[in-house]
Amino acid sequence: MSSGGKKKGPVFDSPQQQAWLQLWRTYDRLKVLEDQLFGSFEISSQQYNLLRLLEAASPDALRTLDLARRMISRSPDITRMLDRLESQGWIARDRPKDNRRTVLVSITPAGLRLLQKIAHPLAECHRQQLGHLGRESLADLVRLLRAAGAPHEPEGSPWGAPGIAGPR
Amino acid sequence: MSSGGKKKGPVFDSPQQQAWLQLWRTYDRLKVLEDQLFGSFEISSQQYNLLRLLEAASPDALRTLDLARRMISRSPDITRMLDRLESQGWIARDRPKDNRRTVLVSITPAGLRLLQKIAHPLAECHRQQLGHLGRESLADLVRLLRAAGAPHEPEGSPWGAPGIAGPR
DNA sequence: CAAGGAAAGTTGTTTCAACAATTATTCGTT
DNA sequence: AACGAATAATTGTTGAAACAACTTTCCTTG
Repeated sequence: MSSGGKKKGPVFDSPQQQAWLQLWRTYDRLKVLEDQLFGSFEISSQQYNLLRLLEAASPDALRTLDLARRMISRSPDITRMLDRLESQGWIARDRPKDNRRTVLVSITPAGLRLLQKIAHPLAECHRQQLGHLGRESLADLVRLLRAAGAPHEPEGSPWGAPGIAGPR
Repeated sequence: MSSGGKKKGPVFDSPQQQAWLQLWRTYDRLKVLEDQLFGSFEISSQQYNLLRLLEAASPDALRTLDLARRMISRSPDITRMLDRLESQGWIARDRPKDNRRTVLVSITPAGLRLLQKIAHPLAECHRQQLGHLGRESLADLVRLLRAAGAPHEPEGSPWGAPGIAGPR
């Protein structure tokens, strides 16, 4: 018999498992907040991520698969995701005549306005998510997360550990 | 013009946003590995989590919504998830005569055997996910993640910061 | 310049997640 | 014991994720 505590939390198989489950859990809790926010704009966090990438590239366009590669979360269903965004008017697609294989995606003025509308509420959401952590803790967290994911990032990914992919 | 570095990574709006996006990214990278593993057993990580909870409770059964509450990731579709697990024979449901409102869920012997089959490959997967981090880094990571999620955990959650919910 | 092969997207299909609305059962109060 | 409120679970519906198979276009190379 143990010492008599009534509420026993989860018991972990290994420190690695514990870290992974805590990561999963924390991700899920914070995601709830984002989902609520984006839901009020009839958009998903994935879609927002995509629009931000297009905004950063704007006024240039990005090819579909380049876009998919840059997304935070992998997106094998990129085509239909673009379908939805296009039908809502946030993005435009263009199949250039000189290379009919690729599709160039760009954000529309309406899409840019949408991002502006979201900007402030989203900043507030981020404060609600993690505003209770000090700058130092946030930096530590980022550093540890980068170290955790680094071996699983492709060669020059900006998400990998610094020093591996930095400009030399 | 900037100082001439060619590859500019993502630019963040705030440290909170950076931490959140890094968390999201790291979660996604690590999840890929788990998904592969569980996929080879024709199960999802959510389903595995559920089976582990039932294993821990075994030989007792858990009520459906209690089960849903204990899951790492919220699961509003618990009913159909149980449908699937039941049709595969991993769990059993019982509607007791003395309280026909609740449904008691328990893991079957076949379910327990499945967990045994998964145990070793999964431990290997966890090593692949995070085995490159030392014990200290793992502990730091867990501590920071707990702190990050703590305000968003319900009262006595075992995932919240220690000291808030610990046995007194 | 023609054939094979690689690259870029699309489509088909199945499964899963989210949210709301609904049913079924129990509990509390009179 | 009957009514309304609360609780527990299911169902309906829509939208999105995962994976594979398939088309179209371009590139290479003999």
